[in-house]
Amino acid sequence: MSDKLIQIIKAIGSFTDDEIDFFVSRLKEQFIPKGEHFLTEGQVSRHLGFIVSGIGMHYRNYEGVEIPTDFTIENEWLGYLNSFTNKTVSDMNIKVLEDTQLLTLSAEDFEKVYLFQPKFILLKDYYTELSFINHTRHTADLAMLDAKQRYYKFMKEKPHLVNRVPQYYIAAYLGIKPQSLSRIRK
Amino acid sequence: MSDKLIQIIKAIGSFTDDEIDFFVSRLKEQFIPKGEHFLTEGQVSRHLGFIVSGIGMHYRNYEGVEIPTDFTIENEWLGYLNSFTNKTVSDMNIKVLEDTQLLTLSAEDFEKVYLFQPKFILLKDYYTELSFINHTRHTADLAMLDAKQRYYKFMKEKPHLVNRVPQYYIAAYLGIKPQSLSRIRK
DNA sequence: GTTCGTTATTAACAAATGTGAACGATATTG
DNA sequence: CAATATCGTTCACATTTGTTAATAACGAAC
Repeated sequence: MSDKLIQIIKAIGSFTDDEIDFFVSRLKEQFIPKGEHFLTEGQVSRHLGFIVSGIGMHYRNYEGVEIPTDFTIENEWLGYLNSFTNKTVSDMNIKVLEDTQLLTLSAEDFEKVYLFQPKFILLKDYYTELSFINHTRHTADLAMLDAKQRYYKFMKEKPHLVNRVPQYYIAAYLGIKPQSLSRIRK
Repeated sequence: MSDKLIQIIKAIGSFTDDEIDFFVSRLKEQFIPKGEHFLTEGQVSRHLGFIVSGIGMHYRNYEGVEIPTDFTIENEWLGYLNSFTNKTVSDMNIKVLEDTQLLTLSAEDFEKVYLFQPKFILLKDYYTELSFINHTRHTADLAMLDAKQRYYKFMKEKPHLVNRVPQYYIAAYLGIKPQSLSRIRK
């Protein structure tokens, strides 16, 4: 179940088998049914989750409207690293769009992992940067492209999401109305 | 010159006077004339700069068009923390919109500061989170609001930028054409 | 102060996107 | 399986935003 995870960790930094065992042994399985939240705004994020199966959505609750900022699938980490790292109250929400199976790591266990081998901070920094870059790219797309171009780019870059994420969430992610997205698709 | 900086550092974490002296003594003065770059994409960011006077702009070069993602003024830090922290090649640019006076800290000196007192990592984490939150808010604005609402919000939240940043950059930041911004202002 | 390049404004028109409402399709529940 | 709610599509029309081009305002350099 954690094979793929191990492979990914090894790709990010050079860790010994012992170090990886130490990390993996701290993971716990968690199941989240479709539609339920992994993190709700106002909470402090105390866990990260590696997605074994399923799909998660980060979103900002904007005057009652859910604006997705990120979609996360199998073999990616689900979580809000800023809140997790700094123990700050989250201003974001994370919920799953399908029944989702996770391998979770608690903040306390990450501390232990980090004390055992400080190099593991690399993982956090790597994902923090990745997330930041993805966000600023998406922001530039919203500022620069029209609705049609945004949707084409979405289809091209995230084809695996087109049929897994409800259209009204894709529309909200792209900053357009569902009706306009329908028109573009036609 | 660094009074305000010291005050800000103290507000973020509890540091002793000795620790703050150690930090501040590593700062160097740097002047950047209007229009020049502090960081260019393709480079690794080796310095952070605390703005004593002037104004900086982070932007993404999008097929030749400059899309601002952030404006930074006096008493704020100028820099791309991801690239600085992880020594990765930057995909962002930073330039100044006015003659700008900085207090800079090199990556090597930050290492020294951090080894002297690991608590200083708090500063990095604090600013990383702040920057991320600002970005996702802006992204949600772009996805959710129309041009007029975006400009009103910009005026309300960043009145100090309205007359310091050229309109065509404000327009690009808000994802609208300069002509449309003129129309809205009228 | 004049000149020149840059930035901001204005207008008419074209194109894109939003709105509201109706209908169909699909999924969920009992 | 039927009933119900949710989601996706379509259309006509309103509104917003982009486009092109001309002009005005501004600022920097001489």
